[in-house]
Amino acid sequence: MADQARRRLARETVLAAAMELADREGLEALTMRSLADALGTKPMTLYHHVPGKEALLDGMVDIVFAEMEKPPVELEWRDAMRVRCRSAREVLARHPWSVPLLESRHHPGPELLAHHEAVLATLDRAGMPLPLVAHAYAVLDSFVYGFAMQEANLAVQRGQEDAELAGEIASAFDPAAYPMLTRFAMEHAMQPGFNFGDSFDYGLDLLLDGLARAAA
Amino acid sequence: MADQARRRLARETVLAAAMELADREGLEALTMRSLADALGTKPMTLYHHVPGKEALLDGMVDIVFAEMEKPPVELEWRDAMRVRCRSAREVLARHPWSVPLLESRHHPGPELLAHHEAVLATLDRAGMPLPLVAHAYAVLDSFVYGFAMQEANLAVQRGQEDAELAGEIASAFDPAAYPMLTRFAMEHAMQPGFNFGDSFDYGLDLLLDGLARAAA
DNA sequence: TAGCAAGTCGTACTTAGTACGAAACACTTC
DNA sequence: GAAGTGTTTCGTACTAAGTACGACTTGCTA
Repeated sequence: MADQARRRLARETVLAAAMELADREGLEALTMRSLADALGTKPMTLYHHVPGKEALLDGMVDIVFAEMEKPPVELEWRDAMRVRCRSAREVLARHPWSVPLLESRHHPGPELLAHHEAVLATLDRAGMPLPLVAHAYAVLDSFVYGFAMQEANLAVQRGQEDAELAGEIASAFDPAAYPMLTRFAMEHAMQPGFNFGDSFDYGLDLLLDGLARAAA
Repeated sequence: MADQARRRLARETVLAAAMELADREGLEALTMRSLADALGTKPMTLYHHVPGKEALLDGMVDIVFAEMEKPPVELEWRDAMRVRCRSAREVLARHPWSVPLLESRHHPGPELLAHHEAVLATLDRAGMPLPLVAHAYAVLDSFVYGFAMQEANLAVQRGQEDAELAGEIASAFDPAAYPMLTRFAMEHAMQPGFNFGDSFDYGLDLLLDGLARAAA
């Protein structure tokens, strides 16, 4: 019992350190050795708190789901879903490394299941028939995950040296060969006011509006 | 010149073999050694056709983009985008390993650029102002990528033994703790007619309809 | 036919995940 | 408190994978 609590705490310490490391230096910098270093211990010690690296990643993904706000029960379904989708996007942006992991983990953790449960319950409470619930869920999650994926990409880009980036793009990129791409970049994407993230709310409302119409 | 052509051919052989291997046995089974084996050669030989594993993956991703149908110029923009989005989804489903890679590659290849160029040109031809073009592109691609990501997940699941899967799910999954999830699975997702993929066209039309309204 | 460029590959180094087992430690039970 | 038992730590070492280095082979060109 006491050692249960101690072990749980240690496991959480390990997971927290792993997330911190991945946030700060990227997923490829997260190795059992670097994680041990970050915790001031040796690699093999970690294996007493986590069965292996795969389980470590599973645990990290479950924490990501835990950080996402569930749709608040007191709100009307559209507002509730807007809250949860925005929160999901924000969490995934905070942990960009997690986006590709969401796809490759085959061991759903309790937080992931609880999250799905809450979302399905919200759609059900809205009075949607099950087939529409399925569509709504698939469509909204696809959008959220896909958007997060693109944002994670941009985040990496922005992390590079600007000069390096410009050079790389210019070299890979013959303006004459890609006129529309060039025009789009020059006249819109590289203008001061542009923010890729603005498209999130736009798309989310598009989907919620469409679903609301279908639900009625 | 001749050797140029020969080298290009060899590079393409390597890439083709790599894609075949990844399709058949998954991305984690694709190592420089296994790829060399598949080609009947030795690991270090590959480095004369590809600068390294990163470049190999970059090349594979670019081939994935090459396989996607571009929006046909002769069609009205909605139909054109429907064709390209369906094709993209189909290609990504055929190469599930590529989905997480799309995010992590920072060296856009010519096929990727050409694809983006074609899509932007289609939206531009539809008369959309640039800000709407940006929204349309971001929103549609998020949906397509996110959907592909979820399908890739399902594909892996389906690859496992059914018994194993059922056992895993049942153990991770207390029906009483997740009533709505259980009901959803029993009454809908596990029914004979259910097909996750059906939500793709549903969501795609939702987005295209919304964008059409905005463009008018 | 001599010579050079292109391609092949044996060897070996590095980094990463992790099995094994001994030592250190903590906590119970007598 | 001493003995015993389970937990945690960690040194060592094995394996897999990416890849640098340099020798060898091959086939074309002058």
